[in-house]
Amino acid sequence: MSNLMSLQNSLRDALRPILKKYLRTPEKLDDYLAMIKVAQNPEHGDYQANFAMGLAKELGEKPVQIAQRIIKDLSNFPWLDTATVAGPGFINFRFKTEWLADELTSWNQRIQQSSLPSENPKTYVIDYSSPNVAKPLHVGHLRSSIIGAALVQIFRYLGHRVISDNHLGDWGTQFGMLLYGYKNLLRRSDYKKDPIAELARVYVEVRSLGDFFDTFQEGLQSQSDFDLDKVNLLSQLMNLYLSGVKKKRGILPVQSDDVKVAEGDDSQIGNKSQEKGRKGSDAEVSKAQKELIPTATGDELNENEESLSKNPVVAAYRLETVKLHAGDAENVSLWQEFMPWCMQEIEKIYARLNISFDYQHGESFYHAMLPDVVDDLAQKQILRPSQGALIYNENESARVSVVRKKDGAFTYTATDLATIKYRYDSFSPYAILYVVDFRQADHFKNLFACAKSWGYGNIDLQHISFGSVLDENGRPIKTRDGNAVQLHDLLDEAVHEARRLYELNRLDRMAQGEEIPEFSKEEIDRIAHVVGIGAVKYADLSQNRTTDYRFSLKKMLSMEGNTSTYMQYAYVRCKGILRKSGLDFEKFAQESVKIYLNTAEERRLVLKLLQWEDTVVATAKDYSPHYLCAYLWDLAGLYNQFFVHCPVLRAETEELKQSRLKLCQLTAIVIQRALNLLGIETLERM
RNA sequence: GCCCCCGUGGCGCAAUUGGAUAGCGCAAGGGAUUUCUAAUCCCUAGGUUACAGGUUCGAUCCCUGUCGGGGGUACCA
Repeated sequence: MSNLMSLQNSLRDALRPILKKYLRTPEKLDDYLAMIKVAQNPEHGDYQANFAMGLAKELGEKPVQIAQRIIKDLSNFPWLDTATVAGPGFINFRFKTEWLADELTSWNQRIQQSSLPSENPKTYVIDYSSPNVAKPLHVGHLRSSIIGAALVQIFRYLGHRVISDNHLGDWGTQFGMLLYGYKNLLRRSDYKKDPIAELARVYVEVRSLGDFFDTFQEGLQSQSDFDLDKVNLLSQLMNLYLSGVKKKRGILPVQSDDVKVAEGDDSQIGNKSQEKGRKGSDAEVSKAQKELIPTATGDELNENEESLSKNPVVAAYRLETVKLHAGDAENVSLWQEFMPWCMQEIEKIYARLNISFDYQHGESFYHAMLPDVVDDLAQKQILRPSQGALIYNENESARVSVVRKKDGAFTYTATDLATIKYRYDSFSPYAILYVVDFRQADHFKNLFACAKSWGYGNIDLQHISFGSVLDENGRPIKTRDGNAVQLHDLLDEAVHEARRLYELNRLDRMAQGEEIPEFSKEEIDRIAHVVGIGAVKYADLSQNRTTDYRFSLKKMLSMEGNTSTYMQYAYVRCKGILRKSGLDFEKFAQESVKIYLNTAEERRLVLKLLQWEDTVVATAKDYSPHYLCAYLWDLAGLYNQFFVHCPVLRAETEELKQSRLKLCQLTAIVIQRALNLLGIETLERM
């Protein structure tokens, strides 16, 4: 039973007692009631019920007969126009048009409330965005940020308490890489000028160096006649090559500040560069730097011969990470120096995307809690030792998650466990939603199972998984030189393109003798921003989040079809008419107006408007913002049809004009609300 | 090797989780404009839902197998 008033609930409430009467399995009642839904084909009716077939099996009768009996029981419902049986036993419902009109009148108040009444408010922690702060955000972070932010708004609108938390990757290996890079590869003058850019550059270089050795080693291992002679030969060749480079560049010693990257084309080592989102593997590789010989000179590197010979760079930055975690004074102070720079960069993007968080508790926040957490889990034998590490797996054959490494360092699984405990202690949430890339499915499966054994089985832990962001050819998005596309560049591009298209469109309309509103430069900037950013967000949200997503600026800004621009434009049209009517919007919003639904366009529009609450509920239930987008697309399309067929300001009578103005207003309110839930802004004119 | 996800008109995607004749947008072709903002609306064409079986009143959806694509697979996160 829901106290949320909606068309669907009206039907369900009406059918509940009737179904109960026939049902032999009362526990199935809700399943059957769930089979009442919006008609798939409007020609069949407004809503349909598909339960007669299932019921038939249960009762051993013919579905059509059962359906007819149910219809008979419904005959005294005044709001029902027709209920008919079709096909194998579908029941089609059609509401009385006058009743819909009256419903809309009372709905006028409800839709203007800032949130819906919730009969059962719950606490949700939503964990989203969660970038590595050691480097600039790029497209990979977009989906988590946008989907997460939308879910926050949607759950809040439904009356729930939502705690949004950005689980920053601010303590992991990325910082070890940054520290190593800072100590060995930094260009000091550049760092002085622009620390953010220089740290980003250094990060990419360290990554490349590490990958160089991986590739190098793979090459060695693939040689079947791998032997000492070959290694010696390679070493000689390398020295030869290096002395050439040095001569050419007039460099004698190869030292940190002078390390240069030779330009080269390579497509081999850059092929696993999709960011994993949450504290993701920065497997992003810049271009080939095979020519580069590292200057891994730290004495401390000798500690681990094995990993040194495998990959000295990786060994070196791991060591920096270990030192940071162990509280090494220099590294900690450098971490404190880097963090504000990193955060500043990230906050800039959030500001543009209009995304915010209640908390930004990164990995570092939980660091001190890890020993206790892991000890507790070990003591309860939820974790077990294996090969020097402390691991979790559900059973012998299940996948293993390392929680504490053999060198004593904690992994992100340990951090995530501590985070669950912390969130439980602080917020006692009903659910925690992790908006993270699908590739971490295994991790979360293990994490959730482990948390359950640990005693947190009462929290609804959900991995809100989403697919990769790909380019128009279905490949990971990269710049021409093989780097991941940075988010601010991409947003710039979107806004720039929005402006260009606006100008084009404006010239077009002027050529056709249309009257164009004169906008100031600031207003045009605003249009470009709202349209551009909206396009990026909507394109992402309108797609089923579980599938991969092809990022195409051209398509998302085409301004035709199912794009945010289409919705924003429909909104502008609503507002345009209302403005011309001379009515005071706020005052008119409080007025109850008699609604006339004489045309099919008006009726369809109203029916869609009244499905608003059901849509938001369904969206939240499946954590699927694209339901909301589909609704918006329908609504805006129906409004445009209404706009074409039903004159508002020139309606035949004053009453009809008022009625239609009210439809414009309610449509405007719903479009704006829906877009806002998705994190997309609207304009009054464009 | 093992595990997970995906395969739907030329392209990009839906199908509210087992419902009726599989929808929509681009792109293609045709039409509407002395406009309430045409960034719009209407019409046409385009499909054996990768393939082969199975389950049942009914399958894009569930099961088995095959092919193709992506991802994961213990000390990165």
